[in-house]
Amino acid sequence: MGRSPCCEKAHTNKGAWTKEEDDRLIAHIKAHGEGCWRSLPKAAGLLRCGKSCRLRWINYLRPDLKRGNFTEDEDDLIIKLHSLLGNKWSLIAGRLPGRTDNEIKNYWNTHIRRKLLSRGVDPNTHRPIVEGVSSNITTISFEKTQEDKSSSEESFSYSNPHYRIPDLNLELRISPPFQPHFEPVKTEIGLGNNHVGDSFLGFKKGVLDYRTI
DNA sequence: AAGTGCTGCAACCGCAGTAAT
DNA sequence: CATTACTGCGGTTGCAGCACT
Repeated sequence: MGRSPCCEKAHTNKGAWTKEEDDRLIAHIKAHGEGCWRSLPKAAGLLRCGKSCRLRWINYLRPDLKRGNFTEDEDDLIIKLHSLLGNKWSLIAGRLPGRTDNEIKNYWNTHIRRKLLSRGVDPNTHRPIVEGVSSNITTISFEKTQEDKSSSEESFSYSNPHYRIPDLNLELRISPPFQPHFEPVKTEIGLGNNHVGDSFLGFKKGVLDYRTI
């Protein structure tokens, strides 16, 4: 059983937003606040679907957006966060005030990806690109292999499919939302033996507190 | 000036997660 | 519990603007 479309597509505009549409959307959200995107277009007198309105507001019209070029610091932070989180653009955006996930995603694909490649770094794995190697690696497995079980130490080889990246040693701990006078019970997601620094990217002691993301 | 290719970015699409019924 | 409705996310596309020939 399929889902019904999010809006009546036959009667909605598509493509670039006009100044008038922007003004209507801004005025409506200023008056009524965000939320209930599905009913917003009708209430605001817009011939757009709710998703489109939400996207336009979040990515372009929000007053707290920081437009303009990314700084070197932001570049570095994005690279570090991407190496930690992967393509979790919304999480990365959460660490960069005034930036949106869409903006960061675009920036990554157009600038940073190229920058890393020019430095000889694979933007997907954040590892140095070695001639004739990247095409051989297709899978990273966290499962213990037979070789792992028989020998804990294994010499490095890109062509060895059982090789496990030695420095990929992430620890993620998720704690419950903040509550006053509440003794948190930490849920740990272990990804191996962990020796995480005291403060990596602001995740203190390797604890990923999602309130700060 | 016209044609072509490239780049950057706004917007769309489809899916997953989750709340509501 | 099953179904429906809605929101949010990530991947992808389309197009305007620019550089180059």
